[in-house]
Amino acid sequence: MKPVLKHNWDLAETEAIKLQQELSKKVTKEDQFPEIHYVAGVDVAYSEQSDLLVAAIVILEAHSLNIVESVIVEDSVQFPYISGLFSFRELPSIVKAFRQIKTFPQLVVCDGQGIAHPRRFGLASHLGVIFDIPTIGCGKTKLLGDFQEPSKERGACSLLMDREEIIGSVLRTQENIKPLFVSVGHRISLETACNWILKLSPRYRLPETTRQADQLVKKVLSKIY
DNA sequence: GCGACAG
DNA sequence: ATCTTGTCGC
Repeated sequence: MKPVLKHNWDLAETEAIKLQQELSKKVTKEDQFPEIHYVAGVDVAYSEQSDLLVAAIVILEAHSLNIVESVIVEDSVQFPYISGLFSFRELPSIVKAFRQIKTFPQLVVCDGQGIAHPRRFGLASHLGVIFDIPTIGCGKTKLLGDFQEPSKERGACSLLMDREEIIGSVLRTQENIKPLFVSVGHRISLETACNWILKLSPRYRLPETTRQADQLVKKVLSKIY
């Protein structure tokens, strides 16, 4: 699986911002996908010891949530962590990992925001646009916006607002646990995104897909480094 | 000036 | 990402 849209990753900060502004015009915020048979969860970890990024992708069969495929790749760091330019650091390693994937997912759940971003182009939207695939953005913490705390029961949610604009949802995936910041990545509506996250997170704080990827990354890091 | 700032 | 417990203050 490879990107349908390729661009230079070796950019200065101002160029990266300009590219985000251009590519954000391509983001679709409505449901636009075929029947979903497979869902991918992606996560990236950084190893200080080796100064490498480790990207993990887990493919789940959508109705059983069984893992059907997974892959881990290492990649060198090419871009610093800058708030708002997160995708320029992590996405190249994810693209590399997707080259190994044999099972085509119809939906990708990302550990990073979608349009809940200053230029409406977080990592999930960036991934969605360059692969032209539906994506959901998930954040453990907020990047941007105002919200009221959702009530404590699982499934409760409130809207994440930037001024008058709805940019995401603050979703309680488990009772008594901090809510998850869910936003549209690409080719999906906010409502559908939240429904998928609830379907994928019956037991975990994070979507099961990204949690699985997280565990894979940690397993590899503890064994190799 | 001060705080906030995905990982 | 990680550190990390209490009780201050527009």
